[in-house]
Amino acid sequence: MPRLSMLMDQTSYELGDVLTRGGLDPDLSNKLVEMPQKIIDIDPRRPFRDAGVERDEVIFVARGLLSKFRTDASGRRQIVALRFAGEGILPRRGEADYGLQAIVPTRLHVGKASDFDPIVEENPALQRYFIRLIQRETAIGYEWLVNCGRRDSTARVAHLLCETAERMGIRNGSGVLTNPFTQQQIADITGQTSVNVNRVFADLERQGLIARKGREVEFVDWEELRRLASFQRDYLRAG
Amino acid sequence: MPRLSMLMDQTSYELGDVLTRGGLDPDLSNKLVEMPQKIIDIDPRRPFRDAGVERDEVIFVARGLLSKFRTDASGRRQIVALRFAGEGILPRRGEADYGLQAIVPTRLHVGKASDFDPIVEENPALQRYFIRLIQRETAIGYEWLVNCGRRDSTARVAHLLCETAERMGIRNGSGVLTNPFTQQQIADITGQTSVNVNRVFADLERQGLIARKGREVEFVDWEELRRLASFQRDYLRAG
DNA sequence: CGGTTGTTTGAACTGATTCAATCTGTGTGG
DNA sequence: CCACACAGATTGAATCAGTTCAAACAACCG
Repeated sequence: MPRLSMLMDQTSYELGDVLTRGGLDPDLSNKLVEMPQKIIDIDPRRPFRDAGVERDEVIFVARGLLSKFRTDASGRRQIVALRFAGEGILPRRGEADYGLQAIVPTRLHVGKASDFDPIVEENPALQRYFIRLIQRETAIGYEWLVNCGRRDSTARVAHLLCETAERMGIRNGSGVLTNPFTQQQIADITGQTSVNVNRVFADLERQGLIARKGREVEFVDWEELRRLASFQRDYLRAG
Repeated sequence: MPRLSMLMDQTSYELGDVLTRGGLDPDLSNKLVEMPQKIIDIDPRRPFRDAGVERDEVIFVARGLLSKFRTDASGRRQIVALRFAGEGILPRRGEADYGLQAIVPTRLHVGKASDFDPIVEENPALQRYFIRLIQRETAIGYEWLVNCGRRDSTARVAHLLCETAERMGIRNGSGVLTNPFTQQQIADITGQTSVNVNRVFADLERQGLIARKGREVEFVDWEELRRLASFQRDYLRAG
């Protein structure tokens, strides 16, 4: 067996694995993994797709973390959504109004809409799966809106920490979160400046809610952090 | 013909009409209108559906304006989405995390998911229609996130005015917008206080961008208002 | 080692909130 | 037709959360 093919098998296995762990039936996950697709590794901070371009492709995140972002007229950036491993971006007719950029080194599987659409059309179970995913993403979007619109800067950062921990598989704040974000990126998600994010972090640590070692965040008082952020994990369940 | 039935025909026609005007094929629109459904008139400001309740129903707005809102732990309210006439809310498996409330007197058509789902399943064209609608709603959500996260209070209010005008069928600011919102509701959408919304309105008027007579808003300088809000109408196109 | 990226801190500033009072328009009952 | 109630709009003054600007510091990497 040639090496490249072996590599393909391994990497396909990786995506199939995160998809099933995300609750997708292994048979259905296989259908997606067997679809023709390019495997692309991208670096953080380097634009991967720009806004204003047709996006007739499916993207799955096999590992790493991908962000959707918009840039305002005045150049200020807002991250509007995140895709963790196992999550993806569905094809879109017409220009997308957001760009894509990795937060950490990320591996993507990129397939054509023309290959993807028929597979979904043939499998009602897949349809239901994606509908539930979309509803989950919508719920997360609403949560972010509440975050930016109605919570103070401390709660916003705390909420993002809770959500990130949860989405990265840390249950009830047990263990240590390897925070994938720079403070600038947290600012771009929570609608603040990096300077203030820094102060909030220092505050949270001073209050004994978290402890930091470099990028590692330990949840010293998860319950209190949750309360402060008014974080209810329910919205992260799919459908 | 008994009167009630005549009334039903008229009101059904009303929904069919707004759906086709929204770009849905008349045949498909008929399929939706013929589905068993209750017609409900609701008053503004009175809660219609609460958060945390299963929502296995389709809702279409025949006339008026409906809002999805969330209430934070501290009691502050954030409106996370709007549904104008012709728009709707798809059934959702599991509890919804938002409540529903009308902004103005509103007529809804409420159908059961068990009636709705098969109709959509049988009609791929309807499926595509709803997918495009969902993508549009997502794009609007992203825009609101940029609004709350990255624009100053003036731009936020100006942007909402532009979007509302556009969604209510006022092209390029020609004519007069009967602003459906109270200043408190605008605050709940844009993440501010009603006091500040009031000041922003006064500012916009003083700058000669709008003129007000009660709830009526006239766009005196649409182009400048658009620029100030960095409003690009593209995101409102469906798919 | 120098270059780059990210974090931390301080001081001055400002946009928006908060609290409170007043004003305006509309609908209701006498 | 007036008196009254009520919701919403408007205004002022004090306060504060978060920004801005600027500089220093730390970590990483080829």
